Amino acid sequence: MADWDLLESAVMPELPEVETTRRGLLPTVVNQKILQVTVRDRRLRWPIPTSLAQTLEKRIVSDVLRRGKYLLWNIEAANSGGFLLCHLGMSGSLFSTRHGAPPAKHDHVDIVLGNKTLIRYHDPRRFGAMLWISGPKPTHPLLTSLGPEPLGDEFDGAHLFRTSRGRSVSVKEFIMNARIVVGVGNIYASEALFVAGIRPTTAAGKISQSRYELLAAAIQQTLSRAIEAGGSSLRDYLKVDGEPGYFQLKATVYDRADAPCRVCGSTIKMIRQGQRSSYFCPQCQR
DNA sequence: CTTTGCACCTGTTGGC
DNA sequence: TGCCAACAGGTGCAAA
Repeated sequence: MADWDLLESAVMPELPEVETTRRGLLPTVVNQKILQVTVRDRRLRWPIPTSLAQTLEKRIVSDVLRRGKYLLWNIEAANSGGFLLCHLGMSGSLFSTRHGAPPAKHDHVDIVLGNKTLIRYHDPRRFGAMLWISGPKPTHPLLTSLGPEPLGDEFDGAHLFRTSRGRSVSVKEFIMNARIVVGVGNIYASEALFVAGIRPTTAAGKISQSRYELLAAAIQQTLSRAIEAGGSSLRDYLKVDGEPGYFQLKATVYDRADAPCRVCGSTIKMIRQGQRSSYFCPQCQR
């Protein structure tokens, strides 16, 4: 069994989970032919195109890319290839299983490969997406206005400073805006703001460049550590039956309302921002 | 243009 | 035990 079979339990994806899924997928799917695609339920965020199965079948997967939380399977074809765009939404997962394994509830899509593995898409809430992009480059309306990758060269404190001038929105909602930077979800937004010592309610436009340098570094550190933890927890999981699949490092503030701050002992506060929960330490974050 | 709140959907949790 | 409201890690969209 490959380590990444255990991704079945890695639901509720933020960027580190999507990247870990991509890395798990790569050795299993690259250079494999897609033999058969079965769609049991098309009703995702947008309907899965009725032609998707036929489009994919008999074609070769040449690569799997990631843009933000979108996975892009590069599909070869003699005439014109394209990309299978996958988003895991709030509850989606992609995992490999034995060819012929009976589908469970919410197992919406199966992709059978030439090496006899079965890649299965599972998504109880159906907020995810599975769409086809035709052509040599992954261009799609959903991808056009996305901001830079947080772990790429174009993202830094100067970018956050520049794009935030004159904006009154809170810094927490600002960094969760995919037009500003992709891949910062609700957990890592709270965690990164704690690391940077910035209160989530501060107006984005009132934060100095030097504090944004700290925040950009905190975002990168938080996400890359979680990606590293993803790889290791998959191995650890082999030994821990029944452990929850979410492999995030122990949260410093997220979901710790009323608990003591691990740094100063103050009581962690929970507030609502944009219909989402935010957590912060009123002592460490000013 | 920005900001705000709703919408999509199922499953789990906590209070009564 | 049951019931019901609130909430869950995402993000496009419409309205203001």
